[in-house]
Amino acid sequence: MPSRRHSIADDLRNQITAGRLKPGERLPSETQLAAHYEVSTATLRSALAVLQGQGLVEKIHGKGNFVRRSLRRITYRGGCAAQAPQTAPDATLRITVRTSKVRAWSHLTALLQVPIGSPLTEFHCVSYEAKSPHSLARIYVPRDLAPAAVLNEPRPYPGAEARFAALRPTSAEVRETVSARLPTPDEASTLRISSALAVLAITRVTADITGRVVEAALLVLPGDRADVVFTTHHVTDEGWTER
Amino acid sequence: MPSRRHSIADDLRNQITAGRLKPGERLPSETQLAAHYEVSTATLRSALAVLQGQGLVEKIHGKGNFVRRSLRRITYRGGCAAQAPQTAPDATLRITVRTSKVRAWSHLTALLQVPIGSPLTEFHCVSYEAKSPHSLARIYVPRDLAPAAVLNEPRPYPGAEARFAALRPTSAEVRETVSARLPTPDEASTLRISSALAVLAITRVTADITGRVVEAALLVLPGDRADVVFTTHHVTDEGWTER
DNA sequence: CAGTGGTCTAGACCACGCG
DNA sequence: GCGTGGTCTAGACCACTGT
Repeated sequence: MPSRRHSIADDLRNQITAGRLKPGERLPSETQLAAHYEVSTATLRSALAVLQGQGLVEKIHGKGNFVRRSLRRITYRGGCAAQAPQTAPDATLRITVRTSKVRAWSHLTALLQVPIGSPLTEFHCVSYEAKSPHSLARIYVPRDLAPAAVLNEPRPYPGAEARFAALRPTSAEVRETVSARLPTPDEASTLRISSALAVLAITRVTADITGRVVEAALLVLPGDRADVVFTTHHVTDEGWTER
Repeated sequence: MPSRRHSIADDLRNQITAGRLKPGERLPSETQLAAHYEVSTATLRSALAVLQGQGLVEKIHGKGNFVRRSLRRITYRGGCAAQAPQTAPDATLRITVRTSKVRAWSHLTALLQVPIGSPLTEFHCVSYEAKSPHSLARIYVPRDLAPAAVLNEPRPYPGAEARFAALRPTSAEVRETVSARLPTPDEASTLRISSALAVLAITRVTADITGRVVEAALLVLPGDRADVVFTTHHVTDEGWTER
């Protein structure tokens, strides 16, 4: 026996996919929907939570629940292998970059392999696709590695794929760690997602040929509509190191 | 002003990290905790949901809430680049494999680039770390590519890193797509996670040198304790193709 | 069976967005 | 100010786990 919230979620989902509720449209208020389905508001809200988790509905406090406009998924291409910029043109993408000087603290010291208190440059990037928040990136570079020319450059970040590697031909190794976690309250409000909706968090550490870490990037993508893609090409006559 | 559920979650988290609540230990019942914090059971449950999302607490219906035993994170290494097997020895890992013959349907036909109804071999793998579910994999191979010798092999899968590539030196390209989503009810019960906790879903498609897809793997890792790591090495004197 | 978590109710009051 | 969602209450009843 399906639970009440799931039957309601299924019904609303059908209405969305069938087009009876159109992208961008506002759903009836939670009170109205609760009355319509003859459930309490708490139950109805839990049904909407299911749809939020699937990226079909966006809640905006004080305004209502909306059918998500862009069903297009965000694709982050990892690996930095010889890679053309994003195949789909993201001309509509707008980026804000805030640059600040910070000091290395806690886990940043481990990522960048620098002492506590080392001077860093922080790039705080938020991208928008038609006013809708799209992704968030915090990029840290040891300050002695960030010339002014690069400082004022719009930073590369997922989605606007002017790869950082192209600017820094010395980079030799990129390690990207992907995990899912709940957003911080900060991230939730920046990306306009529920704080109960997981984000895809990518930690990207770039080292140069000497092994020195030249960049650490903390990327956050909304988990309901983001994919991370890695393509690996194998040289077939290459031997495999076992153990 | 922090919400009640977050203060409670913070308090319990402190008790766990401080060791006053030990790994594997059962927390007081939700009724008792609600009485202790002087909140309703609903509020207390939402506080526990925060801790579940952070992988600190595991709920078991009919038994209670438990401090998660293994704080060790699951690491899936992607890329299949010349890679040593998992650095940390996973000797305690137990795998169950169920093999069955299926027919390609819906999105599997797209992944494997085969017609609808093509004969496939499905490997349904679940790994356990000391009775605790660890990861889940469903691997599909076109049946004409799965010789009997490979069929009876314990399958490679995230965590038990006998890489598939080692068995199939003809594979030339691996594309791995990582996303976060809510688990199906099926996956939630198999991995013993809340159906509200996101999973890391990895779709891995392996092609041989001719471009033929030889394997599609759908991997599911519990989002509260899994990381996906990709390491990319660049040949420094290699040119970057721009566009 | 008793005890646990899972679902749900019918409210109350607070915080946000907009006119 | 009004309507929206956000948080919370004090219960009820159901489903699962063990004895």
